[in-house]
This record gives sequence, C-alpha cells and structure tokens, in this order.
Amino acid sequence: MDKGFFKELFQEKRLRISHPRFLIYQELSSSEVPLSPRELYENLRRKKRRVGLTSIYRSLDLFESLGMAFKISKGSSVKYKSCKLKNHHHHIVCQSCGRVVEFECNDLTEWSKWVSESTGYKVTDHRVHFLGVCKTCTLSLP
Amino acid sequence: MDKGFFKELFQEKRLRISHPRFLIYQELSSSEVPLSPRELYENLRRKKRRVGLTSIYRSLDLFESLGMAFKISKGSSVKYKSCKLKNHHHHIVCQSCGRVVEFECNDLTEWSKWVSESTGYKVTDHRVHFLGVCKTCTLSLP
DNA sequence: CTGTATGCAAAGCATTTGCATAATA
DNA sequence: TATTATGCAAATGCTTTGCATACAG
Repeated sequence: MDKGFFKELFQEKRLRISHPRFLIYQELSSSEVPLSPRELYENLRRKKRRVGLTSIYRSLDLFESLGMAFKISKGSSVKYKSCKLKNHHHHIVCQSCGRVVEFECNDLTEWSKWVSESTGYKVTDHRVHFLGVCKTCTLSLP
Repeated sequence: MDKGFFKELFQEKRLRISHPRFLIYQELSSSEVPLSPRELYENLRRKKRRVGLTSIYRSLDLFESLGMAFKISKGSSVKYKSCKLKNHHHHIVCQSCGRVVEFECNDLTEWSKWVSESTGYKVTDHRVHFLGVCKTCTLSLP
C-alpha cells in the first residue's frame, strides 16, 4: 500500500484525503483478489471501520477514473482491484479464483496504426485484458 | 443480416429458432450502433413486434455466449452489438457516437507468451478493444 | 408429443440521488 | 471559514425468477 502515491495524486488533483477514502483505498490495496463494493463494505465493517456503502461506490468510481483501480465486470457482478503499476498497463484475470495480476503494456503503435487504417477511426486508447489460470490454480486443479 | 449463419449455428447447438429470438437477432443486426435491452425492446415495440423484455435479456445473453454479439459495459449502461465477423476478432468503439466496428485479431502469440512468462499464468484467452473517434465524428467535430 | 422458450408479474438487488451534517484544507 | 465529502434513507431501475402457456422440432 503506497500512501505517498495516494497523497501526492490527491493533492495534485485538489481532492480531499478524507478518512473514509483512505480506509477504502487501504482495504482495496491490501487485497490480493478483486472486491465488490459490498465486500469492501463488509470487510471494513468487520474491522469496526464503518464507512457508508454510498461512499464506497463514490470512491471506487473516483479511483477508477484516476487509474488507481481496475474495474472488472463479469456477468452482472462488478469488482475492483487496486493497481500497483502507475503507468499504462493491463491485467490478466484467473478464470478459476479471480486473482488479478498487472503487467506493462506492449508497444501497440503498429497495431493501432493498422486498426486506424482499416476502420477509418482515429485511435485514442485501448483496453486489453488476458484471461488465464494462475500458478496456484494450475497446480491445485486436475 | 445473415439468416443462414443464424440457422446453421442454432441447429448445430440444438437451440430452437423461435420467432422472438429471430426478431431480436434481426433487430440487433440491423443496427449500426449498439443497443441496450430496453432500446431493443422499444424498437421492436414501435414496429408492432411485441417481444417480452425478459426474452430480450435471455436472448442477448445467449447471443453473447455464442459469440454472435459483443457486450459493451460503459459505466452502468450495458449495450450489445451484433458481430458480423465469425472468427476471433475485436472492436473499436467511437467515444463520441458509440458506433462500433469490428476488425480481425492480430497475432498475439508472442505477447501471450511474454505475459505468461512474466505473470506465471497460463494464458487461455484475451479481450481487446480500442477506443477512438469514427470518421463521421472526426469530420463533424471541431 | 415432448421438451424448450416465452411472457407476465413479482421479487431481488445493485446503484444513484437528495439533503442535512461533518470534516478537510 | 468555505467548500467538499459523507452517510443515511428513499427512490430508481435494471435484471432475475417462478410458473403457466405457447410453440418448435
């Protein structure tokens, strides 16, 4: 959990480092697996840290828009994972346990150029994620 | 709209080609832009084709699982776009009007291998989408 | 005929909103 | 002190479920 990063970014954006926000960030970054708003709420509650569910929704939105968290929608469930890498990166999600790992982005300029040419779109950004099975699950499964 | 493709695929999977399913598929494939379940419902209603909203949800799920449609979750809104390309492909979404275009997948074996090595995951699949601005929007916007 | 798929109404939930209160800078 | 963020409760609205009915194969 990188408190410095949190403070710096928030001060730069003129956002307040409130107690609830910090608790939510802390809880999220301490988890190996992605968490839903409700799970985050329950976890904090269990630790006697009462934070409103509404605030959790608001904070998660904020974190995502700041690139501090990765939002995973699978079916109708929504979960978030905090990001450790600061610059542009992507994720691989374990299909079995849901564990997420970040990795740096490849150079996609060539591909982007090709997409742009073949579709007529101006390319501004891209989202990539891989699906797979993590080491633990590979070992424990048949 | 490729009726043959629809029939073939459904027969192969032992799925019934019901009237509502076909109407939904038809309506979805005739749209340039992605549609939400509700929009699809309204469109059909307007054409005096009454299909239950529930069936629309069920059909869209089905289409997606068969790779016939692409599901786009943006914030809390969910939309679907029918796919014309039959094999593995990706999408680029216009940030301004939402229009989606498909393009064939690049060869990602090298990248996959690298991801696998650096994360320890066995890579099974990947999702890519580009974001951009379509030709029409580029021209009509400043 | 024999399952499957549909459609309705109802239930179930996740998410959002309004607003008074509390906390930050 | 001037905003900004919080938290509650209520409202909203999407999505799912149960079940009798219709329908494709």
